[in-house]
Amino acid sequence: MYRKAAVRAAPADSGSMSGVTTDLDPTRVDRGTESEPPLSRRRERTRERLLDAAYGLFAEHGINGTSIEAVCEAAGFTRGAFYSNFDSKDELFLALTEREIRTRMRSLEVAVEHLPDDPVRDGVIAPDTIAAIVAAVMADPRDERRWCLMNAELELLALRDPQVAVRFAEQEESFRDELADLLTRVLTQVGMRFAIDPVAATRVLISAYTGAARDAFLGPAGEDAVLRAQSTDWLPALVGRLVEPDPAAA
Amino acid sequence: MYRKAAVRAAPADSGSMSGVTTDLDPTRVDRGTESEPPLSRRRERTRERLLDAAYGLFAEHGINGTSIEAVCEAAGFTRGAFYSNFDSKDELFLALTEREIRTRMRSLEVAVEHLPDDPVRDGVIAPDTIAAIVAAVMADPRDERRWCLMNAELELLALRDPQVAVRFAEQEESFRDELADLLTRVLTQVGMRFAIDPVAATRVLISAYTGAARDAFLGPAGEDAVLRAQSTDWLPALVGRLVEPDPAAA
DNA sequence: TGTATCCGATGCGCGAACGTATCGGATACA
DNA sequence: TGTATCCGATACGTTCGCGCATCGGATACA
Repeated sequence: MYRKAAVRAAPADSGSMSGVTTDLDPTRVDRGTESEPPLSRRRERTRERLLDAAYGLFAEHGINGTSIEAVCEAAGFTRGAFYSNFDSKDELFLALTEREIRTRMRSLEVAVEHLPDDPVRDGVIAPDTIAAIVAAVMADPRDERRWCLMNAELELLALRDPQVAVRFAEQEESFRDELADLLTRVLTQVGMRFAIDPVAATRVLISAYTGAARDAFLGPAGEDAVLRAQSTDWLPALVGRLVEPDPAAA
Repeated sequence: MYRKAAVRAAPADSGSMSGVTTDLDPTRVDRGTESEPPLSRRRERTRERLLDAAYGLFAEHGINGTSIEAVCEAAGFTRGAFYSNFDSKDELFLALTEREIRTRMRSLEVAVEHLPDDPVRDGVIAPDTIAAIVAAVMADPRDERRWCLMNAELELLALRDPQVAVRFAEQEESFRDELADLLTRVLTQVGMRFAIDPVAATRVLISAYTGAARDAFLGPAGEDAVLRAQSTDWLPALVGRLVEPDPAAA
């Protein structure tokens, strides 16, 4: 259990550090209705730094291939800091993926709000638009390769551990549903609709995009953009087959 | 280097290594034009047993999560046997995946030869037929869950190591091409064709099937069949969108 | 059946990583 | 300014897995 009640053996020093005044308490990160005691500033920053470091290392070497010590070193801490903040490597990983997925979901919500402002009027261009949206939403703006690896790692973990499987499945489902909504809305705006169940179609698109991204990253690094462009090339064609004119359109 | 030239600390015997008169010549598994010295019977069986054991363990706990010792124990050997047969865990894993992929390819070839005997005459039924073929070919007849996990593990490895990436990409490509051929042939028989590039369409189908299988295995074990059936449900619909009547058909 | 030659078993030392128990400095509040 | 509290650093002992060097039993041929 991290954050154990500090039962200390009262040292003799008592050196008082006038220190740099406040930094902590008043600025508690009050998280509305979070159950656990709110984290102090300091604490939250070290957590963040540990998570950042873990992101790179987990992506590059896998969960099992990364030692806790390596994470701490990369973050500029020692193991003591880690065990003070997390119970185990697994918990660290889950916290990390949750943070990343939250980011992803937020970008999707942003897309929902902002994209409809640009109504595409030509039905023919719809497939490319849809493909572009899928690509834009799926792609981690900052670091797609890492995201791809982390996701694969998470999938693997979920496939083995029923506990994380349910969480993973829920996340995927809500993401998928939201994306399906967005795409349906965009299609409606251009007088089209999915020719099959929208969620199923979204599922297909996600699978296709993910697979294409993976293939792209299998090639030599550096040509990522090029390869991905090529691989992504056939996505519009696929979208073209998944949509059809909406008879209910004006 | 496994199989090192037995440079034993030349004991007092000084028995002149009478040339390398080979020990198990007659039973050599002569593999036509394989480069390396053919393996003896005994050796090949222990290799096989090690691979079998590794299959289960790698699938369940991952490559990094599995110790060489665990593999040896599961196979009924000790580490000595392992190091006599393989250089490293990675090499073991690659040998394993190659064996499995060879199996998969063989089943695909069998499908190529045997399926055309059953010409489906009704065009409407084609989608289900295609979906069934995809499912039949993709599925490991014996142990689909394990295959799913192993494949994910292999992907991850390929994403990180350019060396295995090229091998992986080649394997995937040849598999995909062959499957595309098969599907195209079947479609032709029923007077249909892919509406988009056949290879692209096959790519989509593989992605979709793989994704569906993964989702199925995320649910509680035991209901595999049920869940998979549900998940697979929308595959025919997808196929229906990917094919169209062939104008060149009689 | 004898025997040279593999092949896998066994034993050992080493290093990495883990988890805990404890310490010292920094922080917030009186 | 004094002081209680928290947080991260440090220092252990332990366990695990690795890889090598060596040995004994099995195997195929003469």
